[in-house]
Amino acid sequence: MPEPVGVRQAQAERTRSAVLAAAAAVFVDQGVQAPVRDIAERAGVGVGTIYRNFPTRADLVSAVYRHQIDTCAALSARLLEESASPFAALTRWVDAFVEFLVTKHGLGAALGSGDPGLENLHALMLDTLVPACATLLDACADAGELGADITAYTLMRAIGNLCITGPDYDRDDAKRMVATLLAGCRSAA
Amino acid sequence: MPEPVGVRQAQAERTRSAVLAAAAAVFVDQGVQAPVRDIAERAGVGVGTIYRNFPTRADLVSAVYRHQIDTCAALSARLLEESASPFAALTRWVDAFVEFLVTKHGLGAALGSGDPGLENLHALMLDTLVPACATLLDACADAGELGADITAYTLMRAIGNLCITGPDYDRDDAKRMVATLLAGCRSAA
Amino acid sequence: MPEPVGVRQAQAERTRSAVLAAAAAVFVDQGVQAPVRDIAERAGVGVGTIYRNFPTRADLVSAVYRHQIDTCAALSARLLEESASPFAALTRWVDAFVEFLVTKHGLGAALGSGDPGLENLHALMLDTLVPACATLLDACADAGELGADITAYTLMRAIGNLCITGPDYDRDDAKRMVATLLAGCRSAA
Amino acid sequence: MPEPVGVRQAQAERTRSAVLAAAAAVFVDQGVQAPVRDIAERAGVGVGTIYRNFPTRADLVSAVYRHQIDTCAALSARLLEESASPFAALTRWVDAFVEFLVTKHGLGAALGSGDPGLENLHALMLDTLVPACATLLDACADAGELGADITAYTLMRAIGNLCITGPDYDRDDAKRMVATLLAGCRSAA
DNA sequence: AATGAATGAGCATTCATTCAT
DNA sequence: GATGAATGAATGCTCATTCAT
Repeated sequence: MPEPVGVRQAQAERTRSAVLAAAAAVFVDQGVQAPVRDIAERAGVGVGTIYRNFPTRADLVSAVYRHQIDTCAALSARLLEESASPFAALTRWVDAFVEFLVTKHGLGAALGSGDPGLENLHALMLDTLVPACATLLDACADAGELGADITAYTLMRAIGNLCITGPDYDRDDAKRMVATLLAGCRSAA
Repeated sequence: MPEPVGVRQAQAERTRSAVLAAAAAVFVDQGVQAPVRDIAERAGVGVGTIYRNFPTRADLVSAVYRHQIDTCAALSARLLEESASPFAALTRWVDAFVEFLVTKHGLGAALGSGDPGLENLHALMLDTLVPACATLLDACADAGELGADITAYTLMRAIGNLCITGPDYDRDDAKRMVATLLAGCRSAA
Repeated sequence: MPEPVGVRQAQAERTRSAVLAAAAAVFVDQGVQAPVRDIAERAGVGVGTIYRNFPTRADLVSAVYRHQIDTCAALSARLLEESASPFAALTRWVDAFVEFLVTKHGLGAALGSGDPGLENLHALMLDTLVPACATLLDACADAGELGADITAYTLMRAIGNLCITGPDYDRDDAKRMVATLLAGCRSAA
Repeated sequence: MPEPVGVRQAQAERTRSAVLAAAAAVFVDQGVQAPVRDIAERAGVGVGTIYRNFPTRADLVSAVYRHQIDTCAALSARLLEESASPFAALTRWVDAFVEFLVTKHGLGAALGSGDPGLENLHALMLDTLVPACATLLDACADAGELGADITAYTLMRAIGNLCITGPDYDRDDAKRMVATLLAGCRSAA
């Protein structure tokens, strides 16, 4: 048995991945408040395993979305280079952010809920997306395309809220309202 | 005994008011999904009394907010007369709507939740506020102050979402974002 | 005011009758375990009135069926005279008893439930119908048409049980089974 | 740890058995509609455990009686071989069925209640006992010992009803009445 | 006598969380 | 590390019963 620990670690990692995949799927179906048991069942593991890997629900939610959040955050730099203007970059970045939110049923609502159990997720967004967004906003402000009175956090929170969809307010409505909000930001310049 | 029935009715009305007051207070603390028991306890009545007066939770939530909703709806006509322009009227009306929402912790979230148990409340908003808002939007469109592609319902839903406040996104933030959204609507003209 | 008390008594009697009529109707629809409020509502009185007139549910159930029970009891003597044989009289009397039971949804089940709250009803049946049935049984025994080992109470209880109908065991089934039981009684002669 | 899973399964099985035993005991005392809490308390488990093992009340009731029902059903074939005549076999089988019923307080009433929550139990009886009884009835009919107009279901329902015992109508009464009913069936031949 | 508002015990059911194996 | 059986607090809701008017 050359590397028994490594084998075990690999197995543990696989378990962790299975849980994340299952959680992501269940979150789409039932929202981030889905029963833990449903996730465990879908992942083919026991509920205890979920609690071991993700002590709180926020840990799980954060982990599920971390990759996408990181990708989204990294996008800002590239868009700033590629786009004709800072505001164009901001617009495209927001599009990506909205696309992320509206495909996660209940995520917007979860972020807006103020649920103390979701602090980690909140912190994650704060630490990665807010700086990315701030960079774009600063660039816009420097270019005179945007008033300076809007913080990245507030804007993202507002966008998150606008992406809380429902039966009579769907993804397209959300996207349109976010676009309108951005237009409002620009007109303040 | 001149009006024995009147006495009883008066007592019942007082009870009903106590329940409404308690519910309003509890809703602020815990949101509209607060346990019925908590409301009953705060009102100093049994749970049965709550169910007698308000068979469903939506009945209670609707009753708690009906007066303010009606007042808000009635405001639109007056503002349209008094204001310098339709858009100014819309702005002031939205201010009042926002003021209503941000003082009701969790109401925005409740409206956005799509909870089937809150259909009545949803319907109440639809029936009274949406027409009021639509009147203002039409006037704005006629005056060329607004693009015609935004429905009253979508706008109100978006405003409702923007008013979901939290620890780092307070009433002032919400008001600012709503104002920005309105600015965006105008710029579409 | 010659007879103010009489007037009041008459009114009280009318109320009592209204409750009885309503209870009878509700019992047919929902069975004898129907909520008190439903009966009160149908009678157009307050629940307190029901409790005043019929302190226990059994009081109400008994009162509702007393008339029919008395009629049924009185029938035995007449049938004994009119019928060709004591057993023929018994058969016809049982038919009447069954007819009474199967039209009262849930009455058979109530009688068989052993519910201590229905003691009064039980006693009423015991005091009026059992003697009537016993008379018939005795006559049959004297005529050699029946074995002597069946008591009136047991027979009636059995008949009552056989009349507990349901989705796949309807009135006709009940009647057939009662007839078969009687045939069994006779064959024991 | 040779069979860690087996240990857990064994423990779970013991819990399940404890619940079944407790339920059987409580059913005797209070009938099959007894509160779940009472069963849980008697079994020394939490209510959740009951729901885990028996999601619906009918599942629990069915499980409690399944073994005896199966045994009873299997009995018919053997009796048919061993008995002198089909009717003798039927008689002995019915004796066994009655013995089963009268020791389960409230089971007869439950079967007769038409309670939609007990459909499973109803179906269990239908699927196992009715065919067993039908076999016996057919044999009797072929032997000319019985009229053909009685279905197995109706007969068993009637027997079930006759076995609803109470303070003044005990097991012996029930047995006697069932015997009488059978005698009536035979006399129809 | 009649009313019916109010009470609250009682029950079913869900689900987050723990912990022995 | 993984399991999942067990727990029980939490909550919605019903309805018999009381009692002030």
